[in-house]
Amino acid sequence: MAAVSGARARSRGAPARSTYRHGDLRRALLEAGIELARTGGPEAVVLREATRRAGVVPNAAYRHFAGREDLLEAVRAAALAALAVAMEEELARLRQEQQPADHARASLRAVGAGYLRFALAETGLFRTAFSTSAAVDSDRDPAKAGSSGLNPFELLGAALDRMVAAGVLPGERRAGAEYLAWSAVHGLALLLIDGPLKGLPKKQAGALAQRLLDMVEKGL
Amino acid sequence: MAAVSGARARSRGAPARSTYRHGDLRRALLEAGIELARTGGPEAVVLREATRRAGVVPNAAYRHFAGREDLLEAVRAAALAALAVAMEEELARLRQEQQPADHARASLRAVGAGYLRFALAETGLFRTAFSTSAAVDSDRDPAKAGSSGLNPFELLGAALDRMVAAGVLPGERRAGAEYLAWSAVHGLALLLIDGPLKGLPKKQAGALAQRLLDMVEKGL
DNA sequence: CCGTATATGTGTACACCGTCCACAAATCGT
DNA sequence: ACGATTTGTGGACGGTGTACACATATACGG
Repeated sequence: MAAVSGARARSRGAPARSTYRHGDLRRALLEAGIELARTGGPEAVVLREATRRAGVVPNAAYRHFAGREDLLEAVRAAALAALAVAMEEELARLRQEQQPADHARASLRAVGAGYLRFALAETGLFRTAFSTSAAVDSDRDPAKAGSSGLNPFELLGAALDRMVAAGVLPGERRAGAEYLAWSAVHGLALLLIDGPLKGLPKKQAGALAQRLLDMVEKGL
Repeated sequence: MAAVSGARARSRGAPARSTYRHGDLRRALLEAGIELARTGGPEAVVLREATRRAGVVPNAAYRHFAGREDLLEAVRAAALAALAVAMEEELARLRQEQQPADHARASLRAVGAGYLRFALAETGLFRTAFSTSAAVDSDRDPAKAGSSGLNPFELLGAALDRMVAAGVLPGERRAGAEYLAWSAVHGLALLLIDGPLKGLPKKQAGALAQRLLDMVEKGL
């Protein structure tokens, strides 16, 4: 009999559940997974540890997720949503009073800046968001979206649309432009977080980011 | 006693070594690791499997590598070297007879094209090369270089130098330019191999790559 | 040429992981 | 009220990385 086990099996978290049922295990597992991803990236989200933190036996997870990969997929969606929120915050900071053309250009920069800020501030989640990835474009799952209902890819697309509308980007260059912009920003993010630019002082990283956004704006 | 075990323990490879000593175990493990990385990426290079393929007991690996991570690091170096070779091949294909300015621009495109070609053709090795990565720039380890003795980062730098010398790139924009170009190309590579652009037909991928290189050339 | 030091491979063992199966307990629907 | 269904438990299996003690082949000094 595991009479006392319920009181002992938890290293941390999970306030000594008294009921046999957990109540909201799926959410608890997901949140534990997010926390693991936040501090250790995708490889740190390990099923047994998540159940431990939820105060539950490993197999209980299988009632809510098909397996580790399925849990990780849910964590990925949450990470994507958090990224979208970071981008929205940057967009919200924009002043409205400027010319449409300037505003459109500023939107694109804000999207890129939010992306990079998130990558540097929440490295574990960022790496998780793109760890294997099913298609992020053409995926209308609201679990991957921010408060505007748009996922990161769609936020970028909207900024580019604004640039076309404002006449800053020729319409014939619009198609596929998100992939060019995304490539540049995503690549820089990776170089900064665990590539050769890892640990670059924040000031220099910011300057490099501005130059990169210049390049995108000019070269698009 | 494990008298017969030597004849049975191998699933494949390793031609039934008769000598107690292996002879060149370090190389055998490294090559097994490279093969694993080639077909399955970094997470597929598992120590026990490498020893199995070398026809040796798991612990034998510890005489040559500090542990799994150390083996993986060696595989990473080999992957980087293979990438450098792919870039060199693309450079060698360049015709010499053109104007210095055109040649310099073509060099940069060749470097980018080689990078992307390798990423698509040897996805597992490419992902391994950048799986965690110690600094690739300022790392003169010849194990990471191609036949010219330059590692991928240095090959890119050389192309940019040629552009400055040919007057195609203003000198004041030279500093840090490798990071901008690298970001764009690296980002596109990732989008193509396991991002939202995964499985894009080769023709379209090539077209997108050309547009990206245009952007870099124009925006640098 | 022999005997010992050193390098290299073996055996056994441990803790951890993901996952499968059978079972127990709580809740739900009728 | 009571059976069906959901949810959590217990125990097991095969896989992993790695530590420790041991065996064996080669290298080297006399």
